[in-house]
Amino acid sequence: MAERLPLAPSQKIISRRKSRVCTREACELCREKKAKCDSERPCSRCRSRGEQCEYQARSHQTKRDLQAELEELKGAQRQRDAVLGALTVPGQTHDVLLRLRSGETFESIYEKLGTHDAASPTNSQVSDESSQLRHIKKEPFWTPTQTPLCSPSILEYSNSTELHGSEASHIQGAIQNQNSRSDCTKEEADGLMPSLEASMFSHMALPNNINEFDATDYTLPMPFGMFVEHNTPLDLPDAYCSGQTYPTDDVGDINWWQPTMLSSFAVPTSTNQGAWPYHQFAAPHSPNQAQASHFQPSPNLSPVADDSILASRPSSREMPHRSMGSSMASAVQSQYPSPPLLKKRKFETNDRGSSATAGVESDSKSSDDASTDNKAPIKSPGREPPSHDRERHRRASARNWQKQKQQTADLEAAMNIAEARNRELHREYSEVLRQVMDAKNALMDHAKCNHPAINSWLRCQATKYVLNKGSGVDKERRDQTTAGGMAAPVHPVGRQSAACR
DNA sequence: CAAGACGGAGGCCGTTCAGA
DNA sequence: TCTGAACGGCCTCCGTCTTG
Repeated sequence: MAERLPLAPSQKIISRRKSRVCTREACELCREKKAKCDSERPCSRCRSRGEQCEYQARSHQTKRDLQAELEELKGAQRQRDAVLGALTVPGQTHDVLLRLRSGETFESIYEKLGTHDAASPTNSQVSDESSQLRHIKKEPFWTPTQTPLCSPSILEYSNSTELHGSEASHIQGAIQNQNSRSDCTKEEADGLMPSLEASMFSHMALPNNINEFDATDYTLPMPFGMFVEHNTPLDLPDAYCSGQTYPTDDVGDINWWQPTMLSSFAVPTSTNQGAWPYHQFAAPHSPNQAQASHFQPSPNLSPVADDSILASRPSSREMPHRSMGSSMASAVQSQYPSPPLLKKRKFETNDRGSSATAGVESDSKSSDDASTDNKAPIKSPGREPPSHDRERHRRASARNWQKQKQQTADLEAAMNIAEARNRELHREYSEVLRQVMDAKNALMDHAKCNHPAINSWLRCQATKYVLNKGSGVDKERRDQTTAGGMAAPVHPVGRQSAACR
């Protein structure tokens, strides 16, 4: 390597470069002067100059060390950003300012901010304090909405619409009986409507975000099937029927008014979660206290599973890639550990690469090297014998193997956590659905009260039902065309919501 | 010309991957 | 679990340039 082709003048320099014998450690002065040091104490150079020869212990900074330091700095930066961000929050500005003026550290202020935020049920699940503010979602998981009653035009359409089939008999009868007699006063009905609207319609928006994963397309051919979201899959929850799945296309004489027959979703198993979006498991925000009390995930169901795992993991010195991934990826993405990126190995060799392997290959190449004058053995005096190299390499490989095992275990733990969270969400969904059914049933019971709001609602529901029936026919047609290679998705809910507004 | 400055070649070592 | 190979980062220090 020392002998090179004499090409350009600048390269002649390189051609005269002879191989050298590196010492294990150079003294501070030689290092500073980039001079050769014989590692003696004092070294020959310092001795000849009469200078103080000192050797300072080098803190060998490995990639891990640097990455850990980087993460530490990023964490500190996040804390500062969070504190500065709190200055814009009306309720916190004064407090944060006072703390800053009093000389309190950013870390201390950040911790207090985190404690304050942790009062909410969402944040209390965040185990890693350093990631708390990072994972807080400002938007609520869902917002209560109110479905307006039908417009007059729709009511007219509803009146002119003839309801067919046994499914419609009940609702049709309810509408026809509206004028027969009144079981309650208008005041009672007035008192009923707002509460019903609040309880039943406020939950209507929830299921749409949940039922995306399950391809099971069970419809609900119940007398009041129109009251349940179209294509709602039916799995009875554990709390009701031990998680058993009930097909809904053959319901027999099920009493649909029994709350025990309400629907839930199947929990995706580890084998069918191909499109299972981990990132959807963000910190849930309970819209009200009732829901917050209903949703009680176990402490280990942290929505920031990755961070909690990281917290229980060895330090970043042992797990450099995990720490890096958790912070460098986006906050959402990093909630669950991703598999380590596989580095594509380059097989083209270059000078740098071949020289880098010289240490490993020096044993076999030493004879060749020795055959040329200045290409003497490149071994430094401190070079360990090959057997020691093997031992060191064995240890490194064992560490690597342990790390891989740890990563596998972490992934499995994250999967378990996410699955448990999924079950919680579906239980919650079932409960919400049950409440909606109860509310609608209560409204139906007041069909005879002749209250204008209830009447409007009933007509609106009847219209929806007719449209759903039509969309059911559309679906059959769609299925047929899809089988023939055509796909024309038309969402029935979109139709009815556009019509009944 | 001696001494200092410093660019950059090359050695050393930990890490990672693939295969045994 | 071990071993060979590849790779990248840190370090040493050779050799040239600059300065006084």
